[in-house]
Amino acid sequence: MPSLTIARLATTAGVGVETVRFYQRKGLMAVPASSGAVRHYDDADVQRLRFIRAAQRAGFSLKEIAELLALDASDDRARVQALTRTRLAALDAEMAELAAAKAMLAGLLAECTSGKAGPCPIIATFTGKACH
Amino acid sequence: MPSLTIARLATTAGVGVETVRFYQRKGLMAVPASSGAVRHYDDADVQRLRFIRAAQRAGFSLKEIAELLALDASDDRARVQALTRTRLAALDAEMAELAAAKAMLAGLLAECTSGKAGPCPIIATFTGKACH
DNA sequence: ATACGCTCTGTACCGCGATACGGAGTCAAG
DNA sequence: CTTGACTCCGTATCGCGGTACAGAGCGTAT
Repeated sequence: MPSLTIARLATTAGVGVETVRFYQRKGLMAVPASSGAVRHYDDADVQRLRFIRAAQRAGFSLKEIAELLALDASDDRARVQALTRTRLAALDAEMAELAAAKAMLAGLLAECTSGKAGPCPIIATFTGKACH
Repeated sequence: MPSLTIARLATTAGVGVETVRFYQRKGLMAVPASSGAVRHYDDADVQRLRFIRAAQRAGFSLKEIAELLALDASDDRARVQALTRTRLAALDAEMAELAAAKAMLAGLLAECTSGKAGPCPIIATFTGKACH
């Protein structure tokens, strides 16, 4: 049975030691009740950390991840799907915002670099009142 | 000459009074040295607040906005363009991340709702080690 | 002239996700 | 049996973008 110290657990999962403790404090991970003063971790803990990182990459907050982890045990697919749909909607909204920002900046940059006279169009846009 | 109190300035620009003061503390806005105890603001301040909000919508941080505001005076288009290009690159990176997350979640959601047996694919993906 | 509402100043706090640090304990190798 | 690396625990700090609140001052309508 692979028994890891917290440092080995952390590096295996690609996070910092302090981050592991932080997750423990947040209730995302249990603190193993190992005999003796030094705790020992195993593959399940590595998996759990990887779960957290993977879910984070999908945009879930730590709070949502806590719920997903609880759901992992209780097999409530409807709830998981609801969380996922909410996250997808949020992702769509964020992407739309980013796309709008990108389109605006790209246009302004082109305009600004095309060397016309007058005030910088980028600055002018932020300054102007009618910036849609 | 339109002379606004801080509350009218704030509501005109669509922010909170505390936010105006916060921006003043951050150096994004000057504190007007008006005679008497109560400060008075004008259209230039409204414009400045709108500038900040517009630049924020484009994804700039308050720090970057401070530089843009400084550049507004000093007309250094090259620097403005550099900041804009950096921001565009960051936007691209963020969009790519969001797109990846979205694709993953959308796929998993479809798989999960299509009612197969076994463990929930969404949970399984976060749990599994080979999550690309 | 006084009551009410707004302003000013300073400081504290929020949520988020970590990160740092001090002091004490523990464990294994040399 | 000492040294050095690591652990544990608690608390503090960071960066970001605000938000809140207390206590004092000001200014205007009645």
